[in-house]
Amino acid sequence: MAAKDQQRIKALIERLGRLVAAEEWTGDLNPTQWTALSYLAQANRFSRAPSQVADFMSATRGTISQTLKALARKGLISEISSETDKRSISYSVTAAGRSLLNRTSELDGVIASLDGEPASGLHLGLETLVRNTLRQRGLRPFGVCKSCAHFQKKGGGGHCALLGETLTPRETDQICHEHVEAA
Amino acid sequence: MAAKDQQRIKALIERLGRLVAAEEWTGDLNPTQWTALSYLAQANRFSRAPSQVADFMSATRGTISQTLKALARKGLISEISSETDKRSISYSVTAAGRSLLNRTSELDGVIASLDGEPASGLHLGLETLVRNTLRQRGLRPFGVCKSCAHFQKKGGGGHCALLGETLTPRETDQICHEHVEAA
DNA sequence: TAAATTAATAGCGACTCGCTACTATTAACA
DNA sequence: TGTTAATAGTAGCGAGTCGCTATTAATTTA
Repeated sequence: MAAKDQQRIKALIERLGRLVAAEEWTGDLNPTQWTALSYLAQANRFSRAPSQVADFMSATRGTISQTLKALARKGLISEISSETDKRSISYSVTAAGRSLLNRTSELDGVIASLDGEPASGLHLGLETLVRNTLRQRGLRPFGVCKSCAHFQKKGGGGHCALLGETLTPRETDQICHEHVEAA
Repeated sequence: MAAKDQQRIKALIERLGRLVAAEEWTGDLNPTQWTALSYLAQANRFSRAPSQVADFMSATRGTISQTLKALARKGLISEISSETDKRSISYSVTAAGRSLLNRTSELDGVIASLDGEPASGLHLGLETLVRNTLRQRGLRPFGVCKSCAHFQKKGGGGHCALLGETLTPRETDQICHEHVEAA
């Protein structure tokens, strides 16, 4: 690819990121809090601890610790401490949190208005870019159970061969921190 | 487009934004300072005032005021006050600032490794998304002189019909806050 | 000339970020 | 088994962003 196109793509990514962030600042939550809340709503029951949120967001444990406490203070998530490991805790999104996430943003409208070709090209390009960046940095992919190498289909739901747990149909579409891309 | 694809694209944009930000935090500058420095290096002499940086970045004047003072403190940009309007000032990137911008990032490598189709699709998709978002919010496009409705080619360089100024060849490729997309 | 507008900035409270330090708790191994 | 070592979560520091509300100074507009 031409060096000029590379720079242009990078500039567009930066610009779009800033437009998204600017939109996210207008409301009760800041961009970090939005991302954390949205992640928790999509993550499965094995992936909702502060460390896993931090991993997903490429943020530090310290920052996420504070972020989650702020969300809990606002009543959008609630804290549950683990039975098996007394060090670890897990969060789940409350009804108030879910209703906040249902609000559509301006960006949704703009994405929806993309027709066929720009949309599919964008999808493929972003997918590739994110996957390659994660690989290069040695970060976990955080994909959904359905597409994981440890996933075994079982009726409507499934079974995780790594954790030895049965998954409900809904859970097969949730994000897992242990995800390994199926071949 | 399917609602599911929309959500996926939005999630990818958020994720990529966070990966970029995480990379930008590792160094002497923070993400806001990087973007401001990079903008100043590309903007023409009519577009390097704090207000214009703030407009480009969808940030407030207050934040940008502090950001630019921080960059100046670090010796990466220098302040020049205007002759014509005593309220306004302009910044230009120093040699130290330029050399900092020449460093290639990890993201550059990943973008460069994209082959034909994902790259061109990504380019088109991002371009469309950014343009539509700017239009919807009523923000200025901040394009380069060359592609502006006020631009008149003149030898190697050009002339701006709006500001009545002659442009050197280099300047025709710089970003202008007055840019209006040519028909 | 008075009133509105614009450019830049200061300061407040909430917050993120990288960092180091610290407390529990759990795992590893010699 | 007992002593490291690793892990999970958190607190607190300093720098800085963000939205906000003034404030000052200069420039237009009526």
